[in-house]
Amino acid sequence: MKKKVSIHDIAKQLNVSAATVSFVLNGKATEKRISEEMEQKILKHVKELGYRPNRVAKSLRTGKSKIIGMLVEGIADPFFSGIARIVEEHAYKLDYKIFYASTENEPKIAKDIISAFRDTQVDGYIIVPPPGIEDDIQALMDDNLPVVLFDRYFPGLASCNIVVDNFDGVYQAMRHFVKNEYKNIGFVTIPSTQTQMRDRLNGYHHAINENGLSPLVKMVSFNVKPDHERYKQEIKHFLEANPQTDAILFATNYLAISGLEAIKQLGLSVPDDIAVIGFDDNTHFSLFSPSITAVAQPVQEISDQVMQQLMACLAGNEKAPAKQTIVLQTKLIIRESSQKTSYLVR
Amino acid sequence: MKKKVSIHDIAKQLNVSAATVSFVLNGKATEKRISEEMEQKILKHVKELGYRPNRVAKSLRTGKSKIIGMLVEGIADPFFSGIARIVEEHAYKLDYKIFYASTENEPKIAKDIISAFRDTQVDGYIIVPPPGIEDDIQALMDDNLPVVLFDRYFPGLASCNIVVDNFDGVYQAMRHFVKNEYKNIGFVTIPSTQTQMRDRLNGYHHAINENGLSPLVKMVSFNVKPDHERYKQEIKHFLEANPQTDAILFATNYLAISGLEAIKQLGLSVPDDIAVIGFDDNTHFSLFSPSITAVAQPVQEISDQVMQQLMACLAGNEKAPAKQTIVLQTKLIIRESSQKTSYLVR
DNA sequence: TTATATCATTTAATCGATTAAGCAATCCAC
DNA sequence: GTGGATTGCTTAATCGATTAAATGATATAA
Repeated sequence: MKKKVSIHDIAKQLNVSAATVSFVLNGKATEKRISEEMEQKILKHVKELGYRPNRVAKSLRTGKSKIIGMLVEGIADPFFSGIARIVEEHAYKLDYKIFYASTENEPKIAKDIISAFRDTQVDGYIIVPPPGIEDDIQALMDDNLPVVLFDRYFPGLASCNIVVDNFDGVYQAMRHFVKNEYKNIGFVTIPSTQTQMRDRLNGYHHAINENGLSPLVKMVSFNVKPDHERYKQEIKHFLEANPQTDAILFATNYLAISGLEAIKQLGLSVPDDIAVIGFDDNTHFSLFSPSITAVAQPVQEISDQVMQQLMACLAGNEKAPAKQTIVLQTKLIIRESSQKTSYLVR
Repeated sequence: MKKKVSIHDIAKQLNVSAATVSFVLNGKATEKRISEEMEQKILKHVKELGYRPNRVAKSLRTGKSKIIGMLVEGIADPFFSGIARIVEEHAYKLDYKIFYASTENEPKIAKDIISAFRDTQVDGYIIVPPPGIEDDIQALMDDNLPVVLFDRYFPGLASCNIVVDNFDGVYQAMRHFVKNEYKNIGFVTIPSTQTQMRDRLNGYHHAINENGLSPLVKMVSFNVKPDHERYKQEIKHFLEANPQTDAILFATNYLAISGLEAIKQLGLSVPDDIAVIGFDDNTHFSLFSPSITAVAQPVQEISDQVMQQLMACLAGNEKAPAKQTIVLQTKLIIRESSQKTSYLVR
């Protein structure tokens, strides 16, 4: 049942050599001085047979696969899947395919997948790195493989990184709170030392100090898997223990969801009892009642840059292109959840 | 800089043949009667060198890749990305990798990607088919390649399909509306003749007829890309043109979002002015005010079945395993948006 | 006329594995 | 001690492409 037409079959049927067919198929007919007549004959026959070259064989020979491996923290996270979609679109236009996988921010999984990508000989890597895989990234770079990190990076590593100004994103959100006269502003985050979380926390502290406020930080406990129920409980306890809290900034989109649920269960009203801002915008946030203010990451721009930088690496493979960290700005989308009802124009 | 250790290098360094190394590495030492001593020597040396076999070469020879191609409508859709995540987890346990891609429900993109998957010699296919690719699916099956469709299927095709009972899902939602004494129940859907949408529409009509109600169907206009703004406008117009509508069922998760926004902009209150149920549950629905009732698809079960069936196909490759359509049940998650406020226990 | 270019295509090596078949050396039975 | 089995490994073909080098034919130049 399985039809396997190889380049040799084509060649045999036309009484030519496989090489000739290969040249024609790779658009090298002119360069290799294949006659117009021969070229047409081959092209026609190839089309008739519906022959498709075996890319595995091609890849074995050329070492190229026209595939880009993309490793994100979780494909189910709207932030990452949103970027994935745009990157995918870019890639197809450039005749590349994207293979995704999720790490769940686990070094072990990430290592395994990077290893699998290498085995598959992907041409480039787009990676949202979990902690502790510096060496693996470095190893890729040592072997001259194009790598672009995004969302976070390793300060010691001379990789190409696309990130947002997390510090400023949080800082702007805090300024907005302050401007609206909130005094006891909490910050809910996870106990991570990765750059993106570290910067967000620093942004918070900076704003707190600048305004002479006292910090109110809740780190949800570390767990292998983000545990929605657990986060909710912990945030509830935090709010009960700190009833003076009149505003709260969630450091990730899933924390915002857990937190909003906690707030709902406590019967607190947003924004009158407590104001809310989330890091990462979300299609749904405008629909909540009240709608949720958010620090929006420039998803389109991140995707564009990721692809652009990767393509640059792919092109100038030998002379290592000036690796750099590109920092994009976030945008505060002000909605109802962050300003006292009395201020709202109804 | 690039180190490329091949099986021949290993062999040469140990003064043995590549074949011997290959046998040992594939666990065929005993079968091929390689001495214990030799085996250990090879294993040790391989470990020391950190040699990793080239899977492209392996794949070329064996025709296997340990990769599964997964084609969904949109990786950014939480329904699909949720399933992707679970399937991925299963796959890793079985030493398979998943390559995702999105079709945007476009036949052309789907054909291209299926073609690319074939070129990559993936071992199996998990596909959410857009319309018009019956022939491509059939072609895969003709070549004895393991294929599992999910979410929707082609009635004429003897493929393995994992779907939910869309008819009953909608029907149960409608019964719930009726029980709560809603009389003018609208149904917002897309003009698709694919099985999943067809069955949902049929479920609606069945319930309408059974209860002697009059149908109120809005098909948003067809567009290449789901256009959130446009959907919203159309739903707004629909509601304005049919002010008697006291309940509405959205046939997809993104329609629900657009619809809820439309309702919000019209200043209607849910559920008192209009009750709402969405097809597909969502992490956020419990957080809306009011919370949104939804027809939840059994995401875990779908993922489990997809993987189980695919593995069955992969195993018993020659004797075509009894292809079948597996129908799973949905579950109505009743929340606030679908019952009049007066009924609620506060 | 001989040497040199140009043309159009083929030969054959190669990528890095797998695996059927082959071949010495040793062992065992009668 | 001769034939057959067993052991332990090697040879070489193969998967399906790419591509440098070779080839043979004709055309042009000196």
